[in-house]
Amino acid sequence: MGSVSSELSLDLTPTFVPKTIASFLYNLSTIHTPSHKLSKLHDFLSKLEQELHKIHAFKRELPLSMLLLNDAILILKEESEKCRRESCVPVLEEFIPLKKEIDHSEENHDIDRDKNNECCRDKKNWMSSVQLWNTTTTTTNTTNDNNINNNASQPDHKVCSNQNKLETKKREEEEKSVTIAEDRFQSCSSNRNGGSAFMPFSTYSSVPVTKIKLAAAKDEKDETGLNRLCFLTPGVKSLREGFDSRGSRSSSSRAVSVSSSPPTVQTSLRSAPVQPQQIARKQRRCWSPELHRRFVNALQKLGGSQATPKQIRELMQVDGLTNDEVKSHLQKYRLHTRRVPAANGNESVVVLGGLWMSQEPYNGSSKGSSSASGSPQSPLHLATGSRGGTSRTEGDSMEDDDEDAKSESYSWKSHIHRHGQVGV
DNA sequence: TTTTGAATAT
DNA sequence: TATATTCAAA
Repeated sequence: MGSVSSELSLDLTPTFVPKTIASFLYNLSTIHTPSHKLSKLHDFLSKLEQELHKIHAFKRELPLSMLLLNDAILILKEESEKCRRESCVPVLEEFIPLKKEIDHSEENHDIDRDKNNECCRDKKNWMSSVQLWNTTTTTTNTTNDNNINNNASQPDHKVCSNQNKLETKKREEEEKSVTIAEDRFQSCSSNRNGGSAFMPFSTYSSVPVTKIKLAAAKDEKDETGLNRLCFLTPGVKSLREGFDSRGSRSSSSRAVSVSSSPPTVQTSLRSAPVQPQQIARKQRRCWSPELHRRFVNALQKLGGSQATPKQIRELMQVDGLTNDEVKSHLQKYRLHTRRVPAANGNESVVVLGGLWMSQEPYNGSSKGSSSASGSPQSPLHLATGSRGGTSRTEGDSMEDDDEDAKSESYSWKSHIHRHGQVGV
């Protein structure tokens, strides 16, 4: 509290701020009282130094500002030294912190270190407000998106940032080994934002909520989900538990997720405040022709569109493929296959079945497929007699033959096209 | 509780 | 457009 008020008083003090150092010096020269002169000088000097402290953390982003400030400080210090020599007023010593004396005898870059000693508290206070956005630049969430599978390096950053924050806090209270803290702070910050000083706050919590939900729901089938869980910060973890305990996706769960977003004042320290609803999306599953071929194959075996995503997935035996992905693809598939019927009425049946028609008499509508219900296995012996018995996996050599024969039909577009053309 | 299909979002 | 996510229902 006290510190704040003092800070405020510093900031609010109505003081003369010259446009340039030159003008300041000129004004100074008009003052004939040495003590007055000196006090003015030091007043301005201290302001400059404060400024320097403030931007010190950003010295990488504001190198020129640093340069200018250092320059100005140097000049003023010289001036002040000159002034002091002229006046030789010992009284002033009382007002001038000893540090200054030492300062001006030393080199410019040493200023920083001294400053750290004397004002680290102030700086940290100031920085604490900056950290709101500065530290949150920590994890580059985008990369998280990109490589969901191997994001080993990610958590490091995060841990680092958290640690850093905690450490900063500690230091703030204990005021010890300042320089070390400073180094750390700098190195971390430089690591973090590696160039871009200010990044969106939203990147802070890199833990995608949906992932969590997914992992929870999926019973850790998903290893990526598992990995993710390991790296959760406690706070977020507890959030996850909230999800877990609920399980269902009913509106209540939503409510919880929303309620977590408003910042809790008590824990306003650091991480808690913002839970960005912005969540990392799952990496897009690319349905390569091969994948689609398997999909269609599975669909065949299951007797067409009556097949459920789960069945299809199991039949496809593709590593890492999820039900959701299959479901999504199936949805698209159905959409495509259903689009034609509108064009040519009952022919749709033929067109629809086109995929399987060659092997199987298929009369029902795609959905109803009354025949299919009775004969999910019929396509098996027809399409791939040998395969039906052995329940072969994908490596089949004969599959290639099949593939060649009906490669066209694996693309719904093509087979639709073929029949559709005739119909229209 | 899990799975599904449709709707919606990205 | 293609895929992901959400939602409600089975």
